[in-house]
Parts: sequence; structure tokens; C-alpha cells
Amino acid sequence: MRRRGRGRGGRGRARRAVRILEPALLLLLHYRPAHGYSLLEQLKEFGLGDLDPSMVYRALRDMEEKGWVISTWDEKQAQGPPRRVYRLTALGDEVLGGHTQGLQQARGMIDRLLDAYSHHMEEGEGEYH
Amino acid sequence: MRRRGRGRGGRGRARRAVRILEPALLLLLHYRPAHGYSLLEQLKEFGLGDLDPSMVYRALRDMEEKGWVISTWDEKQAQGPPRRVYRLTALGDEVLGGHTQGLQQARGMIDRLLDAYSHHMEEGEGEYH
DNA sequence: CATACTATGTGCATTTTGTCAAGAGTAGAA
DNA sequence: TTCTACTCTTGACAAAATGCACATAGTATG
Repeated sequence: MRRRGRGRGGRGRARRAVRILEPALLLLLHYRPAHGYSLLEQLKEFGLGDLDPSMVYRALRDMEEKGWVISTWDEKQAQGPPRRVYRLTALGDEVLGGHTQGLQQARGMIDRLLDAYSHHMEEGEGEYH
Repeated sequence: MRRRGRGRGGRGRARRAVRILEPALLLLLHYRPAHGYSLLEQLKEFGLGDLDPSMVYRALRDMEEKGWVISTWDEKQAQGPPRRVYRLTALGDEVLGGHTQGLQQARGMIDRLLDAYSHHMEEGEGEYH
């Protein structure tokens, strides 16, 4: 039988890899509504350069499905095809708050790792055993 | 046949999700050789609790395939079945160094995100637009 | 018309995670 | 002995995320 590990009753959520795309998008939309293409540009400022556009558009649509953002077609077309403008919902605003907590946890984890590394490098002079 | 795709030549994939399991394992093995089960325990100190054992063992096997660690069966069996003891290689030591750089980058990204968030929360008093 | 740039999307193969189950060894209780 | 609990590792499969090629479409320039 199994019955090992922590007895999982209701919550099955374990720790996943730290995700930053969704939090970053939510944050940018917290500043102001925007369409995917411009978000793509703004992401570079956070070090999220060179990611495939399809990922951003996909993430936006997924978040709309979850009700974190809503989209409307921009009436005034600047240049190019019509663009879909996303804006944050109240729910999305809450979710963003939760994401920041997750990010803080992640930062703590990374800090502990880096601290341990530099510590051990000083003591052991870089030798691995 | 448009042959598009922002014409970058090299395989330049950047990390979107922050990975911490492998760096953590390498770091622990930088301290001393160990077997999977004990690594599983030690990971809790870094906040990596409640993850499935299979993930740790899988990560270890993958890293061995890449030559970052090597494993031998422990001759002296303490209690229980034979256990596979992993130790870091010189290559793994280098990789660990590279991982720390990646972690620092990730940390910077998270910092920028959190800073932007708190900054904007102060100014805008929590209103999302 | 051809080309280039803006803008959004789909489809699919591959890779990475997450979960579950099970196998195998030892120690101690019944 | 047999049963149970604990240690330790592995395999198989499902679910999710990612990478990439391709499709579509408007506007502007030459």
C-alpha cells in the first residue's frame, strides 16, 4: 500500500516551479490596460526578453478564462490590425496579491540557497567533496 | 514559407520558470556526498518540503546522465535496502556555479517585480486601472 | 503589386512536472 | 515464522508547459 508521505487529504497542491510570466502580466495590467503586443515589449524591462509571442497571448487568454482579466477590441486602430485590449479585474487584482506572496517565498528560498553557497565557498575554499 | 522568427541564429533559450531543485541538490552535494533519501530530508531546510520523492530521484538520475554527479552503491548498509550514493563531479561543480548566476538573475527579476508592485501600490493606493 | 511592420492567433511535437504504484531490503513485534 | 513498519529507489503514465512553425490580417511604403 502506499500511505506514505504526508497524508494528503484535501489539498494536493505541492510546490511548483516559480512562475513569473503571469505575475508580471498582472502587474503590468495593474498599471494600465494594454494589448498583448505592448505587454510583450514591456516585459523586457523585467528581464523577460526573447519569449515567444504565442506564450504571452496564450497566458492572456488563459487568464481571461479564469476571470483575472477581460478584453475588448480597441475601437481606434492606431496602425495595424485591430488589437485586443486587456484590463485587470477585481479578481485579477486579488490574484496578483497572492502571486506576490508566492514570489516573496521564492525569493526567500533563493536567498537561502545563495547564502548557503557563498558561505560554504568561503569556508571550504571552493572544494567540493 | 515565411521563414520568420526574429532571425536569431543560436539556440538561445532563456529560462522562464525559475528552477531550484537542481541547484539545491548540487549545493547539498557540494557539501558532501549523500543518497537521495537524505537529500530529500535536507531539502526541507530550504523550504523545498513536501515534494514527491520520485522527483528528487529523477533529478539525480538526470544529472548523472549529464555527468554532473556520479553514483555508487553504498557498501555498508545502515538500515534498509542498498542505497545509491551520489557525489559531485568537477563538471557538476562548474554547473553549480552557473546555476548560482541564474538564481541571481532570477532574484533580480523577482525583486524588480516586487518593487514595482509595492511602489505602484503606494502611489495608486491599491487601485487597479 | 511586393515588402515590411504591427498584431493576434492555431496546431502539434517535445519537454518538463506531478502523481501513483510498486519492488526490495532490514528490523522488530506478535 | 509471519506481520508490520520503515527505508530507499525506480517505473509508468497523466497533465501541464514550452518551442516552433505556420496562418491570418490590417496598414504603410515604394
